[in-house]
Amino acid sequence: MIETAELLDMAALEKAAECLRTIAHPCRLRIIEILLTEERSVGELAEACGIPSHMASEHLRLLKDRGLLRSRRDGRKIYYEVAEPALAMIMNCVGKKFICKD
Amino acid sequence: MIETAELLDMAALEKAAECLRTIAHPCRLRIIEILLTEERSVGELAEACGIPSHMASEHLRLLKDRGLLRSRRDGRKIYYEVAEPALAMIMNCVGKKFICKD
DNA sequence: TTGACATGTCGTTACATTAAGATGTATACA
DNA sequence: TGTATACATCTTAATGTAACGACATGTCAA
Repeated sequence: MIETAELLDMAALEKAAECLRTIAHPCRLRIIEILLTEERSVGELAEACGIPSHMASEHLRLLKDRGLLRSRRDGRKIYYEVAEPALAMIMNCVGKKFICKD
Repeated sequence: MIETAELLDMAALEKAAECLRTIAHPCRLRIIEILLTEERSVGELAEACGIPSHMASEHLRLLKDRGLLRSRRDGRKIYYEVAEPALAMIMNCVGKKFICKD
């Protein structure tokens, strides 16, 4: 018999799962990796991912909607940066191949 | 201009994204949380998640196929345990609400 | 104001994931 | 044997997600 009272409640796990799903895309991981260094415009991120900018825009919207990124406009360009420090920890796991070393 | 040579290559990000997607489900997160303490049978895990055992079996298969868990049979029961130590780091992020604090 | 540029949104299509019930397989024990 | 238990697999339907082209919005600069 497992004592579920001592575990994270399902509502919290639901939210965590949603965030993990949000970052679980190769382009979004690359975007996060880049933004952990410094802020970048949509066009720069799109080029680094090899995708059209309107698709980068879509990925950025998803990340921003979850509070993981924030943006600011400067003239015609919009710059995104990391809003959630925990992303550094996650990317640390990814980068060090702690997850899915082959 | 972003120097992509210094970034994780897209193939690695692809694999990382796949693993993150695999754990990004509330039931699977709970299963991992439990198994990080000690091995458990399918039935115990199903009950702790509040799902029928054939669904737990499916979640466990996904996690096992990615090398995140392994199993052993003991009589009629099959016990699962964590095979990927990095899961502890990920669950640490989740548990401390580093991700998705509300 | 007009045109070019940077980004965002919409609608469609294809594909993946999830849940659930039914059925199949392996083991223990009477 | 046969029956119950414990898991696993298959099928189907519902839902979610990704990629894409077309179009819309907002900004600058001539």
